[in-house]
Formats: sequence, C-alpha cells, structure tokens
Amino acid sequence: MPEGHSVHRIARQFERSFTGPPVAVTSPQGRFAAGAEALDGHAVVQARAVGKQMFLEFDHALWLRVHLGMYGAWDFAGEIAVETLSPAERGGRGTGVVGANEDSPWSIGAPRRARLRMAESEKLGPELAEWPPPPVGAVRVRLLTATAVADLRGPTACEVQTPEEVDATIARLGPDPLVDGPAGEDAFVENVRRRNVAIGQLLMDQEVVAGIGNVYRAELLFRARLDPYRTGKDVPVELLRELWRDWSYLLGVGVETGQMLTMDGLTGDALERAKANRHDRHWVYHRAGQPCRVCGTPIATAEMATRNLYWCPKDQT
DNA sequence: TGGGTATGTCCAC
DNA sequence: TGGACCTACCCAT
Repeated sequence: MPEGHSVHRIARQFERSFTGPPVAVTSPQGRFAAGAEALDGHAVVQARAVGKQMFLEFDHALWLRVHLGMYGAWDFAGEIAVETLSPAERGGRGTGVVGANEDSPWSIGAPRRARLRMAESEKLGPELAEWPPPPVGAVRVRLLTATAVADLRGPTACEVQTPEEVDATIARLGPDPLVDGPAGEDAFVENVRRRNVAIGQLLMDQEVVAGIGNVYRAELLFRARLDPYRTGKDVPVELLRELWRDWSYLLGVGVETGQMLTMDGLTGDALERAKANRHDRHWVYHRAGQPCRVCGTPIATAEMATRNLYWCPKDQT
C-alpha cells in the first residue's frame, strides 16, 4: 500500500485539480451512495494528508476521509497538472507526454487531458477517448468537475466525517513530519521511549508515528543500523532523534519523486537502475537471503507486526 | 493463463 | 486469528 509519501502526493493533486469549482460526487459501484449524496454539488475547500489518511474538506463543513489500505488507488484524469515522472513511471512512453521540463525533476507539467494513476506506483495512461471517461471496475467514489475526474477503487476506508470526527481521527495518529514539523520529534521520542515493545513494531504503529509502512520501516532501521528487536525504551534518545530526522528526510524525497528511494549517494547508472527497478532500490526490504550491500551477510527475515520484516543481523545491533 | 504476493487496516469469530 | 477489501505485478506453466 502506498505509504505516507503517496498520500501526501495525492492530497497535493487534489489541491491542484479539485479545489474551487463545485464537484459532482457519485458512487458508480454503489457502496458509497449515501455518502456521495451528502457531498454532491459542493466545492472542495482543501485537501489534507496525515500519515496514510487523506481528508477532503467540502464547503458545507463535511469531510471525506479516505484510507487506501493495501490495494486502494486514485485514478485522476482530465486537465490535471502532472508532476514529471521518470521514464519507467511514464510506462515506457515517449517524452513530451506531460509537457514538463525533462531536466527538472520537480517541475509541474502544464495541465493537459491525461490519465494518472496514483497508488504505490504512478503511471500515465493513454489519452482520453471521451469525456468524462466511463468508470471502469468497482469505483467506490467518483469526483467530477468540468475539467477533472478522480476515481477511487479498493480503499480500506471511505466515509463522510464531521469536523469533530476528523479531529478525533487525527488525534489518534502519531506525529507526521509534514504536518507537525520539527515539533513532532519530541512526540515521537516520547511515544517510543515509554514502550517496552520492539522498535520494529513501534515504527509500524500509526499512533507512535504516522505514515511509515513496511518498506520504510525496514529501510529506516537499516539506515540507523538498529536492531529491529531492540525495545523502544532501550533505544538511546539521540538515535531516536536521528531516526525521526531520517524519516522526515526520506518522506520528503518520496513526496518529491513519487518513489521510495532509500539508498543515498547513488549516482549515474546505479541511480537509474534504482529508479527503474525496485529490486535495486532498497538496502534490505524484500532482500531475504541476499547478501547485505554493506557486509555481505545474508539478509534475515521474520514476521513482526503481522508483516515481513527484513534486516541485516550483523550490521543492525 | 493462472497463482502467489504485496506498500494496511478493520472486523467477525 | 483469519478473512475482507480488490488490484498490480511477477513468476511459473
């Protein structure tokens, strides 16, 4: 599932393409019919992302809360402003697809009629044959303006919330570097230090820190050379502060690039390989049995917090 | 072509 | 504890 960086990117896409004009809200699949009716015809005021949760505020003080879960995805189409994608993300299509400057990885493409899938990976689809495009498959909710459409499929959560309910949802979440800034660091340290629970478990706990998923967990622990089984209260405060700052850094990279790039210092061919092939992208994630990129020891794996954990038993102590 | 796995969370039993 | 959610991708056949 999309980890925190994807959700922040999606919120940004909504800010760009959906705030302002009234939005037609429907549930082609039918499972969100009542919620869609409550929002239909109202304008989106703002989009917010906290951890892996996204919130859209409508102009009558109701919010749409969405959590993508493992398989959820948003498909955007229409005259949407698309950020520059890497060649791999463009699905092997030629250049000039989004009209953005190829040399500037952070630039925003000129709005044009296109299709963009935003989930764990992002991909541009073919040009649109008709407008609005017919919903394909199980579309839980469709948001439609005169120039843009967004279809949601397969979310774990999709519901209408009052402002009080939004506050309550967010209150249950730990700090998010892009929401709380440096102030989140103290909260993170405190949340970890008071628990007699493995740090590998705590990083996956959205009440401890919001937005980290299984890939970032494994990579952050390796980057810190930290044993996943060390309990929270046993991790030195200074190491926890470094861990928080590293998460803030990786989240920023993820939001800017749309990819979970966790190996620093890559240049040239190695960088291109990492961008093109996710198996060349990580230190330990999904590399069970393969040699550690630093010491050569086979990467270990075990289940922790119901997910597969990966780590180097020699380097992480 | 078909099966297994996956970035996550909630709920029924 | 296991299933549901519902899709994309990779690999074996």
